[in-house]
Amino acid sequence: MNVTTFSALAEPNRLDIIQLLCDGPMPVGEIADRLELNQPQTSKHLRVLSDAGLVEVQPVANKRIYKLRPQPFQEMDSWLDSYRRMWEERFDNLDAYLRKLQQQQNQDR
Amino acid sequence: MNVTTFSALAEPNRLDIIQLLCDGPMPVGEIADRLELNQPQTSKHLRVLSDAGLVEVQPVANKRIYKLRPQPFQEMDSWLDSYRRMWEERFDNLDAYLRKLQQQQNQDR
DNA sequence: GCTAATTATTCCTTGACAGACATATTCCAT
DNA sequence: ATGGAATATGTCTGTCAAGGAATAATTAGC
Repeated sequence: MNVTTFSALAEPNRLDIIQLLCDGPMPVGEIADRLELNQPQTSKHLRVLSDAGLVEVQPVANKRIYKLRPQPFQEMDSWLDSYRRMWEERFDNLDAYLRKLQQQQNQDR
Repeated sequence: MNVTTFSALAEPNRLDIIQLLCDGPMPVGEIADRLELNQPQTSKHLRVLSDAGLVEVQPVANKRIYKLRPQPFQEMDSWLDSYRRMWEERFDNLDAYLRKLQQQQNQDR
């Protein structure tokens, strides 16, 4: 799992942009209007999101339409696989760790 | 979906800590050793992760054992639901947007 | 109670990033 | 080609967070 994905989402306005694009592709101006951001900020945030691979752009007329890219979300999904058993299985491994600790202490004598 | 979760994971060492704790609970010293971090940094990162609700601590003897908390991961999982159809369905809604744009231009005349 | 081990906190410095504003760039329409 | 709309980039400033080192706090064992 790549840190840049989380880093890109770790900003309120950028997370809002992602949520907004979840409904479908949208040009810069409309994103700025809906989120009440000024245009340069919006472009800069989109730049970060684009560099992180979360969105891609497609020019149409004199507009640039941004849309989500599935890949990072898929990666996040498979990354979560490692953690699913944490809540599917009921127990945590705390007692297992305590036993391991106990063994180490016994070895020290 | 909360930004603080992403913010906490948007740092390489913290992400490493999370991955490490995926194998089971662990005290501060062991985390620091395995990741080759010094102890204060480790404690500080754990503090951030704890404030974000990603980990919780449980004192055992003179050690403090940290372990993952399922909730934020579950939230992330359900948050991803909104994006699953993006890659399960094949098409993006770009053409839909273009039709909408076309309509608006027609209205302007 | 005292010492050592374990962990948390504080202070300081430095680097990165967001916001505001101005400006540049690109592209369509006429 | 020219004006205008849409978008991108540059610059500056303030803020916040990470790293390093020193120190404080907690706890176990004697």
